[in-house]
Amino acid sequence: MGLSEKQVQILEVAEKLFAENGFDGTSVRQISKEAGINVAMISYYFGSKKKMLEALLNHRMSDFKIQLESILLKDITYPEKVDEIVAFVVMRVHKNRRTYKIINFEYSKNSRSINFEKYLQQKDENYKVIEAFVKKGQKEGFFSKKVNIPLIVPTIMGTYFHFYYNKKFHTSLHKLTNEISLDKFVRTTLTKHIQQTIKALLIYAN
Amino acid sequence: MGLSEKQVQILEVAEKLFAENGFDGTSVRQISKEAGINVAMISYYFGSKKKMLEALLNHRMSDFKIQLESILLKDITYPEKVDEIVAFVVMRVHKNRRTYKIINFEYSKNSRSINFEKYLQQKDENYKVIEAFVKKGQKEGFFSKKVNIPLIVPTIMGTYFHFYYNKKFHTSLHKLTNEISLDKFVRTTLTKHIQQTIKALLIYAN
DNA sequence: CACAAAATTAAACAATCGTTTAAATCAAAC
DNA sequence: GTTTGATTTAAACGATTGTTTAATTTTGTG
Repeated sequence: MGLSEKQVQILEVAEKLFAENGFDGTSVRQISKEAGINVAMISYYFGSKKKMLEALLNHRMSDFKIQLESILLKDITYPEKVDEIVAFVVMRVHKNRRTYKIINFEYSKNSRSINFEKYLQQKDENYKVIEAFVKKGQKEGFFSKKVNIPLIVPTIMGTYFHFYYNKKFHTSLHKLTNEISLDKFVRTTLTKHIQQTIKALLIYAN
Repeated sequence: MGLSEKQVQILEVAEKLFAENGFDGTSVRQISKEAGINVAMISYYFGSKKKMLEALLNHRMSDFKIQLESILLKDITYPEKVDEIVAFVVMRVHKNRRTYKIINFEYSKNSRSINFEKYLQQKDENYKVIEAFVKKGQKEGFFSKKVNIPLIVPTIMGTYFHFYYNKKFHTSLHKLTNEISLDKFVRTTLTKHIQQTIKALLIYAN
């Protein structure tokens, strides 16, 4: 699974184009042109277009070690832990938004036989950490017991992505001009909104 | 903009295939085959593949009259109104999930020149109704003033879609087998989760 | 039935798709 | 300098893409 520098550089171009135009909307010739290589190099390096996508997914998912657990070990209050977890998840999906966008679309298909094992494994690990955290908080009386735990992460990530997919709409609503102010908006306003939401849900759900 | 029965039937096939395989992942020959018509009929009826998508979007968005306002006029408490609004929005996006999926992917592109006017107009109308409702509730002291109003709808719709896009993951987690139990899950469990979330946020946000 | 308009068809169009081939270039080892 | 293997190239492959053409069938009207 070791990727050469050149392969990583090609994958970054592919990631950008796949996220922008979709997997089917991107041709291998586009990728090769933008990456400054010959078309045949894609088959040479990855085998096929499909296998190139799988290489990208595995490459991006492999960085995702569970830093969550280190947050949970900190000596801070439960609301503070929620804040840190939300901020961590939001920044992580924001950083890898392009790959997640590709996953969202390809994984929701029935047909295509792309290998999503790494993605699902990571999803499973993350869920289990969150579940343990919430149940502990419930047992200690800090969190409401009426919360649907498996739907907490979808609310965090879903809010981010629905904002991201309608970015053009929201940038005009919030008067965000360039990419930098969008980054800042995510880091501050959007993160804060999700933190408020999840804290209110966990503590006051009825 | 009046569509014949045959045109509507073709659009329904196209909607299903576009949502399943993407716009670029679906060929006009697939659509024509599944709809039992000749390929040339698509150009004949709609002009082009792209214009067919636009016809679909306009067709689906035109049903979306603002039933929200009738909810707001009811003589019920604020939390009850939130419940009804959430249930209404969730059922609406669930019913039109295929079209929304296509929109999410196509609208988030920079390149393609598809007309999203009807979608954006509807989005704008809905936002203004929600905004007025929340501000009224804030003025009357029922809702927290620390809520980011433009991000409420993304939380509602985002939670639904992140669940929907990872449907395969969640159906195994919740042990949902067929399409019917998924429908039921959306109508009951998922709706309830989002209602809890939005109520907690609006009332207790800090 | 006759006529005109609408609907439908098979076939062809050029363009593009992902992939393969075989030759050419490069780099490293001896 | 020669050899060996990896890298890179241009060209070609057949298949499929969206769209158009021109002929045919169907439909409705007088």
